Amino acid sequence: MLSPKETYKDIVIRHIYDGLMEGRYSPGEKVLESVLATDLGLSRAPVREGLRELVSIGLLEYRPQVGNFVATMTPQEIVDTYVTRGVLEGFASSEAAAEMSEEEFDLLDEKAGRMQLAASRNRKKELNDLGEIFHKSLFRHCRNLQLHKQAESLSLKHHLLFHRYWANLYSPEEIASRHRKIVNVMRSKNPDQIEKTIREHYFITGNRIADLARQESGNNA
Amino acid sequence: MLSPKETYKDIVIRHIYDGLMEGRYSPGEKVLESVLATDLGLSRAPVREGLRELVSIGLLEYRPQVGNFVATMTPQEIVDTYVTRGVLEGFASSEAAAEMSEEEFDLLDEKAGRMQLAASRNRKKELNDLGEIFHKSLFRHCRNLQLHKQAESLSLKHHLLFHRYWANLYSPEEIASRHRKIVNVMRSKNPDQIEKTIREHYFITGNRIADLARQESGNNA
DNA sequence: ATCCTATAAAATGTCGACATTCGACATTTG
DNA sequence: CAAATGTCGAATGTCGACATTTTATAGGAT
Repeated sequence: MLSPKETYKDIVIRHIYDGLMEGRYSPGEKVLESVLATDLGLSRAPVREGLRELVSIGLLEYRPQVGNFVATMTPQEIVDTYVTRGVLEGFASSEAAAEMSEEEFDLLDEKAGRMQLAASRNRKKELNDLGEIFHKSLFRHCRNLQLHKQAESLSLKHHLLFHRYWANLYSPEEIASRHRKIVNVMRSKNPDQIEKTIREHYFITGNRIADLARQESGNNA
Repeated sequence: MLSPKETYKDIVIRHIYDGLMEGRYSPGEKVLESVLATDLGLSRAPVREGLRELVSIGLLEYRPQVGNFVATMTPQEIVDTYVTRGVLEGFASSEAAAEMSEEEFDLLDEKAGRMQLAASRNRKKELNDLGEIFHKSLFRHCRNLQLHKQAESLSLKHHLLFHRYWANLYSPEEIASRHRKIVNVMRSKNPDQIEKTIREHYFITGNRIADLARQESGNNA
């Protein structure tokens, strides 16, 4: 990730994103332009720019003449985003598999092992980053940059969800087995099977996270 | 399309979009904030807002500290957007088919006929609009709103491409037969076949348009 | 007591001006 | 003559203030 010059807008984006990670912002909460401006020592102009970009990413929702709000995701919407990601990355991976060598598949298996290790040691950030690297490696060789862009937007949202619910999501062993299963089907280079497997992976993950979100909202009510 | 109140930002967006349609903007051309502001009788603030939204849609490209440019699409990128759209809409349609009745399939067939008629009479706008309605009807019953949003962004770009190249794309008869073929596979309610057929449809269309774009750029050089 | 209305406070939308950065042209140097 | 450097103009980035809309509040009527 190269940023030639971090502009004020980027500071705003990072500030909100970190705040979302740390839970300083709650879903549905309103984000005031003026308080952000004073907090960061800026004027409202660059703040607005940053907020608009966060809206386009999908982390905020914007209502004209009213303001910006932290995006709320219903359990169903959570499942939908994972299903959509499965469709996109499943296809991208099926195309990428044809270009990949055995050595690269071995590296993926190794990454799965490192994920298991990170999970067993409760290293959240490391696990989250490894997961992103793993999945990106699956379709890195897909030449369709459109697909990459569309998938990346979803990946960002899921990064936040994973950060919140990872503890009760998968056991370390399950993480390894699930991801090794994906590597195995990639080795087969059978497009239909690859798509099917990756779609299933995201479908299950999405439903589990949706359940965890349901539990949480149930306890709060 | 309901707009509670058309704000200045929307005027900017429509102005650029119409300009793209009419060919008043060429790919790669720079879009000056100040000239837009004076042309439309606004200040630069709402102009910037509109430009940012067009960037997020993908109709403009933005280079920090430099400016906004009309998005350029290489033939390969054109194919990629159509392939991606095929993947998304193919899946969405396969899910929607299960919910659809025979009457709705009949209506789709009728729409295919109207598209043939519009094409034979050289009614470009009508054909373009009918095509959008047809394809949206295919997956209207898919409950995954994520998919709808992602597909819509691509649909907008393709609307522009179609507007430019439709004349040499398909004969009226081919339009009807191609779309009726899609309806037929929808009737079967076989998810895999539906996905395969729709992906193929967009793949072929994307490649034809890419060829037309290649010819054009070849003549210009 | 509840609902409606008018008023006031606050947040977003818009504006014009200044600061900073980029690109092009002219100048200098090897 | 080519390449590097310095300068100047123009466009973007940012700012503070004003206008408009929304939201909250207080008052009065039913």
